[in-house]
Amino acid sequence: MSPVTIRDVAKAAGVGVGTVSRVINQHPSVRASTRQKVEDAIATLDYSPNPIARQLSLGKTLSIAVVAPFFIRPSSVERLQGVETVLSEANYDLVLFNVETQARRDTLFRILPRGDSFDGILIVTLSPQDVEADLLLQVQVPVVLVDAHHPRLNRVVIDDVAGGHMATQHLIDLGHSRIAYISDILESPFRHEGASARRFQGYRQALAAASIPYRHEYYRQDRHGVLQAERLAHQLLELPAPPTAIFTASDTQAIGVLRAAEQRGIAIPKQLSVIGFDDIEIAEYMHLTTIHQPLFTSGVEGAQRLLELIRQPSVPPGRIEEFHLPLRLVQRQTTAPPPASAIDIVDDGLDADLINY
Amino acid sequence: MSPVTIRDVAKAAGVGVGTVSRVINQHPSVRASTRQKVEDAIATLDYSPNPIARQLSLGKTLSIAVVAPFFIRPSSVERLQGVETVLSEANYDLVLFNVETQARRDTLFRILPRGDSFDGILIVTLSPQDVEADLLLQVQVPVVLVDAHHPRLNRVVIDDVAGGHMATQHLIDLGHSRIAYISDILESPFRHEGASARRFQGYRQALAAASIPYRHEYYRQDRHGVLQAERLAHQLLELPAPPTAIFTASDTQAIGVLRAAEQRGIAIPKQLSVIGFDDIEIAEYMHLTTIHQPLFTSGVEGAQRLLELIRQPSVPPGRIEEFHLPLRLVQRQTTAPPPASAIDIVDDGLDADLINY
DNA sequence: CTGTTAGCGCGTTCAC
DNA sequence: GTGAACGCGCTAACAG
Repeated sequence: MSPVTIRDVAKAAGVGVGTVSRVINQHPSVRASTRQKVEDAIATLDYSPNPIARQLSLGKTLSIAVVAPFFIRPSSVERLQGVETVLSEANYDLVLFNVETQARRDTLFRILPRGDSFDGILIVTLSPQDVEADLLLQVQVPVVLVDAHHPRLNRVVIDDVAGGHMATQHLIDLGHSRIAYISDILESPFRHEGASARRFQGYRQALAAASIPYRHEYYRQDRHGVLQAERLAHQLLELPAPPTAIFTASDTQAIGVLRAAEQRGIAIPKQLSVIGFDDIEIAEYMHLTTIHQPLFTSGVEGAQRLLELIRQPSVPPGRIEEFHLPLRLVQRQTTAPPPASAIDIVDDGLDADLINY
Repeated sequence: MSPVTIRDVAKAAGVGVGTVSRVINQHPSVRASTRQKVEDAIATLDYSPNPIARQLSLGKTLSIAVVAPFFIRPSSVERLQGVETVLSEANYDLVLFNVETQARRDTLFRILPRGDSFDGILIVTLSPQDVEADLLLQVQVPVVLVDAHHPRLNRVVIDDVAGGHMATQHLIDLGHSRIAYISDILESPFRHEGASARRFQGYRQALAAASIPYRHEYYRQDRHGVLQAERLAHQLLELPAPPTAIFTASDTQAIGVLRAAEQRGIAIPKQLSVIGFDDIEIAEYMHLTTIHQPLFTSGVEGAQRLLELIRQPSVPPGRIEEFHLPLRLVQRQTTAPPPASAIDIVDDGLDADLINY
């Protein structure tokens, strides 16, 4: 049993509750001798303050909500790790809110701003819509977006367009011209308003810059996941003029492509190059070439910014900041020059089904 | 701003706070007409109850703590997924406590039982010591262990001995006799008091049953992790009579072995068989043969049991339950019969450095 | 059925 | 320097 309250301690120490409170909160104005008495009482009674009551009184909760599609995006977990490091060190509780469906996403955006349950909210890989952002802004709760966007919310992001460009350029540099792109749904059922869409832009820009026409048939999308990407890869590989390289919007999807290739007996990277995005831990084990983004760091930065926001209650306008993280190509073993046999076919295939950028 | 309280609603609806509270909590005894008035007021004021205040009043927190070595054990994350599913559906907040060091582990076990911050605690892959269990029992907080043990605490577990036996037997059935075992430290710096140790037992039992002498040099341990296992594998592979098969206490460690083999140009499974344990998601992508345990399900079961415990305040003695989950071998592409060349060497190597079981 | 009041445990004025 | 009283927002028990 632990229903020993501050009052019990006060009684035991022969002082008032106010004094006990001061001792607990390191308040200077307490005589050393009485402080000692109180501390003794605390020790013998094995007292510890009730956090809930403290919260109610203080109006703070010392806990922050972290919202993300954790289990369908391995990258979220790596970001979470960064968040956890910062939060636990700052003695904040981390309350996890996982999102897997559209419904859940909407519910959370409606519920989270309510009540004063959290001192701050960290939203990962989920971009709020205007009305949702309004709600957040309205209740004045500190919010930071990680890998997500909204013009009126602070955020930690990367340059997705540049990333898409970088990946595609790598393939072009290797000699590829039949380059496909697989991504999750751009119209974003998750209203992510997508990183994938911006990477797609980078992809098209790189293609255009190299005078490689954009082929609509080389672009495929589906819900995010290994299996979905695997299916899309099969479609791509069955094309009359299949791509010699595939760029995917995430490493998870790249794994799907790798699986499809394996099932078809297509050698990687000899016959097909694959490049992913994110550089999640597993990418290394699978020797996947990919675009590295600082996942752990994004969590750290996001959490730190949130803590800053919480500590300095800036005036309502509060300057919105967009913090950019660097990207870099990590070349491993899934990309190589296209097979000689494929290069010949290039010109043939180009005429049909071709859309200029 | 959202400092609209229950009192504001009462005033606006022209009723007392008690009535508003009843409406909120679905209490039956409220006339439909007044209920309507209150609901209107709630809607126009956009009111929502302050959870903290509610908690203080109720003496409940509607949140449960989940403690685990999340980021060093991918299996924890998969278990977490099951936990999250149950908890979010039951409307409980999930507060995450990550453990990476011995110090953090000890702190958590000391802090967590304090205060009435959580309605329940779920401890994953971390076994409390007797004094720690005492504390937990003393404060009467509902606790469930998942993949962890303590005689006086409810738990969801697997039969690790059987699992170790199963893995080893598979190797024996394939014709191996030079079978090594890699695990994390059995004396457990994390005081896990080990699944790894029990799997080790199963390993030795299977060996003994097949009349294969136990060779101490074939057993290696180090902190849990890919890199550590990779180093251990190198040691094993440099032995005069290297093993033809390696059983690891976790898939994470198996990956380390795979990497070591790759670095040495050893073909898997032709020249070396590898079998892991857990069947984490990545195991499938890497074609790893392993012992499958229901990770997601363990989280679901653990969370459900915890919720039961919370709902039915059983008398202090409360029957302790141990819930067992099934195991099964998942054969993929990292195990095969030993190479013919190795079979000859077997008898030679056996004489030296040999310890009978 | 419904308004009123007494806590829940703690932080924080205020006077002393 | 320290004790007493009030308030945080809500629920529950008690009158009416």
